[in-house]
Amino acid sequence: MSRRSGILEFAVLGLLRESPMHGYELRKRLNTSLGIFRAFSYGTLYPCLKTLVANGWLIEEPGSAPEDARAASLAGRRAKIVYRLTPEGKEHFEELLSNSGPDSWEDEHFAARFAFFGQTEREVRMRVLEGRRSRLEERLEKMRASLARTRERLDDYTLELQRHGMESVEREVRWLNELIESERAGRDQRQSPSAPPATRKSTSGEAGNLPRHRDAEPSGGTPPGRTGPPDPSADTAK
Amino acid sequence: MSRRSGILEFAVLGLLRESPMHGYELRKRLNTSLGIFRAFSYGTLYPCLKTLVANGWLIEEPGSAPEDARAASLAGRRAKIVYRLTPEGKEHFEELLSNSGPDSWEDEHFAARFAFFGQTEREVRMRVLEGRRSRLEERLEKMRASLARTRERLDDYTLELQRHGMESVEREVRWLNELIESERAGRDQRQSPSAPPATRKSTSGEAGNLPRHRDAEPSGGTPPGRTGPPDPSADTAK
DNA sequence: GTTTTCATGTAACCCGTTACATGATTCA
DNA sequence: TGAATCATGTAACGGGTTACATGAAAAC
Repeated sequence: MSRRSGILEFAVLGLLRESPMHGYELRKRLNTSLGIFRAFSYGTLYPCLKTLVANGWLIEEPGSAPEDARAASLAGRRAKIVYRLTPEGKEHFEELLSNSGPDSWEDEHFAARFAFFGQTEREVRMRVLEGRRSRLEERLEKMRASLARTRERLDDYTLELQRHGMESVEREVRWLNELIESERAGRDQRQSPSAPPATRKSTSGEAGNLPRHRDAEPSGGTPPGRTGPPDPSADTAK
Repeated sequence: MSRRSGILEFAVLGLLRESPMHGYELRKRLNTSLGIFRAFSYGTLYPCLKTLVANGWLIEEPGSAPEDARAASLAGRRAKIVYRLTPEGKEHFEELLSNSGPDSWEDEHFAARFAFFGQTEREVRMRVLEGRRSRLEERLEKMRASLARTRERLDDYTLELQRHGMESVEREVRWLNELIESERAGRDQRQSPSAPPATRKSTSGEAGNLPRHRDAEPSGGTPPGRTGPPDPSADTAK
């Protein structure tokens, strides 16, 4: 496994960059707002936060006094712990943001990266998007090949399953195409017909250059869809 | 985790029902033809086979003599081991096939079930399909709700991610609708316009009653798409 | 003749979850 | 006052992969 926890670290850093938070809230954001990743349990989150603190990327602050600002010397007080990004943490996150290597093409990793595109530089966004697309295209190639080989042995349902699977991937490729086009259009700052100025709130400073979709009905929970098997195969031998 | 290995067992039994095979080949089929599941490694597969043998569902047979039919008493011979389904195994598989409970609505589980629809009774197929659909609709509901809550705080990219995710789920629901319709149409045996007699090979004895798609370009690798987080949350506190 | 692919196995390890423990705050 | 939610933590367990060991058959 390619360090799923790396995704957690990344996302935590990214969320905390926006504002300090305590663990519980962090987890909620991870599962809902960013709905992207299949949820992490506290058993993963809290230790992870500890690590980040140990690395000097976060500091723990006593939470904004639960109950009220208690002056009493309640030593064993189990207060909310608010985590805040340190300058080093910010720097580290920026470094993570800037890399657009093969890892960032992977399903869950990609989703996490995309979620923070608002804070990512345009060129990096492009590379990530294009990388993701090429990754999916490879996948499609494999699917087509494998299908060509086995096609006639398969029954209708199996075939239909494959067909639907492939269609999903193709659909994501088209989605990426749109995004890439928008990014490109947005690059020369003037607003092209396909990329009118942002109508939705833009957290980042960037212009709104996403493709238009029928505006009601945005969505809410899934990554571009775990699609192909990460294939632990590639064979054990050698 | 809801016993991912249960899926393996099911798929192994299902594949072996069609014909005896050895482990290596089994694994290939699991990753390509059925391309569905994110691949299992040998470290998982072989022990699993052992278990199935121990349960009396499979028997190991010396493979069709590697090299040539060797009569010599090579005791330490590392031959291919071909696994064959026992009558009990077949019975067990049929039992698994017949259950259409909530488990079978889940992402990977569903994909596995669908892959063996050719050997599944129509009523069961219907229940599985409908269950899956309701599961996805729940998911959509949650997504919509969570989105409604957080919408304005989100930036364009996050929103776009959510939108795309939701759209994927909606798309799968439509797919299921088509399938369900076809099943229903197929039930009264005469061939409706939407369900002409099978043109593709049908392994099962059933009539070809799948929805028609532009026929070239079936697909090849992915489950209906890991969509929503299984949500280990539901909160730890009871 | 050597590399690839086929083929079977196992033990160590890693990651993440489950289950539990604890306690404060808010709501009915 | 008791239930639900907020909130933090940890130890044990489990499932699955990685890496390794081994060797035959086929391809080059």
